[in-house]
Amino acid sequence: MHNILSNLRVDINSSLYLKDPESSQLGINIVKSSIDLIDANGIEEFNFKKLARVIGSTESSIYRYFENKHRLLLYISSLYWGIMEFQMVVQTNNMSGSLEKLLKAVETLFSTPQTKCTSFEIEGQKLRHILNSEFVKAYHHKLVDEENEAGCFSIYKRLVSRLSEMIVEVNSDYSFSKSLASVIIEGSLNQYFLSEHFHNLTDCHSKDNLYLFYKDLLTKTLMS
Amino acid sequence: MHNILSNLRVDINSSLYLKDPESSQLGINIVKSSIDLIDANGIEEFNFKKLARVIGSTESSIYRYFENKHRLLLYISSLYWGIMEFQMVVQTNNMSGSLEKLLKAVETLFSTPQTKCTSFEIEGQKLRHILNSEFVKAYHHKLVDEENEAGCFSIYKRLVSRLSEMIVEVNSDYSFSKSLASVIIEGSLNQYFLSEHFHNLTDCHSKDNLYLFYKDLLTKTLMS
DNA sequence: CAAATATAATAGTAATACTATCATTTAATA
DNA sequence: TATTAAATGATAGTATTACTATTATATTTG
Repeated sequence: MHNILSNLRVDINSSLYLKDPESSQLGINIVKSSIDLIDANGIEEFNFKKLARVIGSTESSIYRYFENKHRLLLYISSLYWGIMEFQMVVQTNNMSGSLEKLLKAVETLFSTPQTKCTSFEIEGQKLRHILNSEFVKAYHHKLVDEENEAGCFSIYKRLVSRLSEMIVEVNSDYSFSKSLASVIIEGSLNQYFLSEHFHNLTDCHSKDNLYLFYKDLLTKTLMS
Repeated sequence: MHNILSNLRVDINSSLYLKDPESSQLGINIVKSSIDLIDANGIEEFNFKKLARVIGSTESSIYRYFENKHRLLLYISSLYWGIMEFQMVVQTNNMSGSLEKLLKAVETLFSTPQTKCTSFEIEGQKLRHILNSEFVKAYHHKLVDEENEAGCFSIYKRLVSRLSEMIVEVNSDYSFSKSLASVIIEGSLNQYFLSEHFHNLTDCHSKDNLYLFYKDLLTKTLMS
């Protein structure tokens, strides 16, 4: 794996866009305002017509950047996971104890994304909120296999792999490192969603509680 | 001879339909064929026009049973969770050891739903496949709060509560029984989905492996 | 300045997700 | 059996969505 510390730019797979939104002010406006709109009203209510109105542009111009709103959601998702991966690597870099390293990695998963390392001025809380509510729709999609093939999920998959490797470092005899990693990353979104909409289906109503839940789970599962 | 299972009526919240589909042959055809179609092509490709064509009826007739395809998906989901709840209760009934009981409950979560005990002739595998791919869309939805209020998720929530209670029975000091229960039930769908579409993000490619993963997780988390 | 490129303005299309109306068939009941 | 009510079918229509196409006008670059 290449060292992402050297370049602060989240490198997003070019299959996700038609024209790189970071290459122009219009592109930046598209991404920035789409995050505002999707955060506010969800992906179902969102469309390019509304977005065009907000940024003072037109549908046809937006379509030159993104094939459709689904691809734009995949782009936003990759941005999120890229930031989380970056934070995770920075935070755990040079840590010696494998368990401490894993727990620190998990802790960063529950923290707000630091969007300063992108070209966009985005509020991290909005980005997280979108992922909590909409990411499952990004991959529970009829084209998931061909999009996966095209690399649309590469950052996400790399993050799961990183976490899985950290689990192996803690306990090389453990047989389910990938499943455990995906459960945790999935939970880093879903438990927030449950807290918001199905309050009684989770005990974790804060970042801190979430961390305690998974810390307990990981420690017992891997160390006993 | 009548099996107790043949008397099962999954009691589905009436807010999910306009006219009870179990009350007529047309209603039964709607549910049965919608499961075939959604299983085959996913909820996005599915609509009432196509369904009407398949069952030899009309859009307007279908709209008399279900407000829209989203509500129909909620109905199908409730059917699934109702069957799973029933199986779980039957399988764990009269078991004495709390851990064994919990593990048996979890094992049934990964088994195929026994649909013979409903009014519909449904293939359980299709039902499971739909839930694996589409259930997240049923609750990551703009109307989730009002639908939740109306009782559209009551069976699902009751199932999570039951599992949570079994966890408490095993270890009353454990602080995260609800979160753990929701993680497991969520995983009972998502790990199957990962196996199908993101093969490398899970270690569990069979029912048996899935059970071993969660058995290990539960035993260590609650017993150490 | 000319040429290339990006964006805007406008129009149009096919499909979707419904709603409305009325005719007809089927079932319930008196 | 006749009458009525309920269920279903046939047909049409609407607003919205998710695009595509075309041409005009800026803006950038060589």
